[in-house]
Amino acid sequence: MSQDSGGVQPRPRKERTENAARRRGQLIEAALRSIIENGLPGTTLATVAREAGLSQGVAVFYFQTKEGLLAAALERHYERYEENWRQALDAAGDDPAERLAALVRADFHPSVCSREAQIVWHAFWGEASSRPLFNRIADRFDTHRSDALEAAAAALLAELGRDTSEARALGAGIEGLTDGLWLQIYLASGITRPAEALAVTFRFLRALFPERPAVFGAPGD
Amino acid sequence: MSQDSGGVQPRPRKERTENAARRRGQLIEAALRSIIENGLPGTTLATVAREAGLSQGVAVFYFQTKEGLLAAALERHYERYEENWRQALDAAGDDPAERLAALVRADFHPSVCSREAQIVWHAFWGEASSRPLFNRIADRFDTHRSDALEAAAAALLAELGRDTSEARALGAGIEGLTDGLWLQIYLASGITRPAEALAVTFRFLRALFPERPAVFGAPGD
DNA sequence: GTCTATACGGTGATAGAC
DNA sequence: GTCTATCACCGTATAGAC
Repeated sequence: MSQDSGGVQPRPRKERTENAARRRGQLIEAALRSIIENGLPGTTLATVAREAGLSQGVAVFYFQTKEGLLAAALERHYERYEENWRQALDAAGDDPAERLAALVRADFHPSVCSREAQIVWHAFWGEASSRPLFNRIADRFDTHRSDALEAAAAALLAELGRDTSEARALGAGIEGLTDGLWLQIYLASGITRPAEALAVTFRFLRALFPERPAVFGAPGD
Repeated sequence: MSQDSGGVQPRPRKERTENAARRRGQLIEAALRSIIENGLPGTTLATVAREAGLSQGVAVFYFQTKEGLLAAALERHYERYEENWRQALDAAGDDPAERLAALVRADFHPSVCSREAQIVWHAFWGEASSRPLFNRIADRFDTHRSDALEAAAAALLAELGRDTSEARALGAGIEGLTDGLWLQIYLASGITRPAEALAVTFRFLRALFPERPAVFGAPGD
């Protein structure tokens, strides 16, 4: 109310921030593509700018440092991942076993499990030890997902009248299993197809929860 | 017989190659230490030379390229790993379940599972997609271990009178599980202690092989 | 064999025109 | 906001003395 004077501004604030968001997104996507093509150490401000069809200058204008740009790219990758499993969880209904199965199935969805996506995961993880910023980002998102997995496992154990104190260990194990199969897909050693990896994971889940074999039945048959 | 002329050479051939092997080893260890301290992209010929107490020139003299030196370091890391699980397998005797347990236990032995060792694993894996040489080395050694794991699983299944065609899937799953727990230890998210990771893995093995609960009993109790 | 000195290209980040 | 031009630095690999 105090600023109702003057006419329409030629460049309202909203439009500026929208442009900024657009450019940031453009650069982040370019960074992800560059990582897939050139690896993380092979990704430079030059490769990102070329991939984005922009100059090197705009990259530093919007992200100040290369590390900031890469961190934003990692966050974007994790956000996609999280959106994927959250949607799967929402669609799964209330049955704990179905929720657990949905979380596992989501991990082998092409959008997060493709070879391209795997390259990005492992590139960032590989540098996490020498770049604390990457490690913090990974840790934050990994916690969300671990909590969801543990909650689903705990609900299932409770439903079955079993010891719920096992939930954390089982959740960690299931997450380990899917991550390890991701590694095999990434390195193209052992299991190489997502569908096969999902079948193996379900085989383990049937052993862990023999009371509910149908929910973790062999998929795709 | 054609070269029996002349006296004793001041520098016999064997001594030269021994010196070469010594220097190579010295540089390889220095490279591994540098990777642990500075990460793989942060490892340069300068950091390796400093760590080895040698000049930068000798590194290229013995390995020609930086990539060659790093590849040798990766091979060394895998050789240690392989030696570790082969010894465990030899000591395990003939019982298939014991052999399987020994392979798993070996994976969480400090020498291959320490945080330092994990940094090396994930640093190389992270670059495997952009460096085919690294990928080939990893693939070669991973195959040895997969085969051993699958063989142990197959023997156990046969002993129990179960379907041996499952051996490959179970082997891949067990390997995935241990690798995924390695990742958690490395990222310090979820399971962080090797002993805990081993307990989780054994919990899964008890579910998969309920006929032999004692062999995969909770360790360290 | 081992060293120092150096060539040469590419890196992240800055400066300043438009 | 976006660009080009440029800086200072550091990377690998080579050359050549010892």
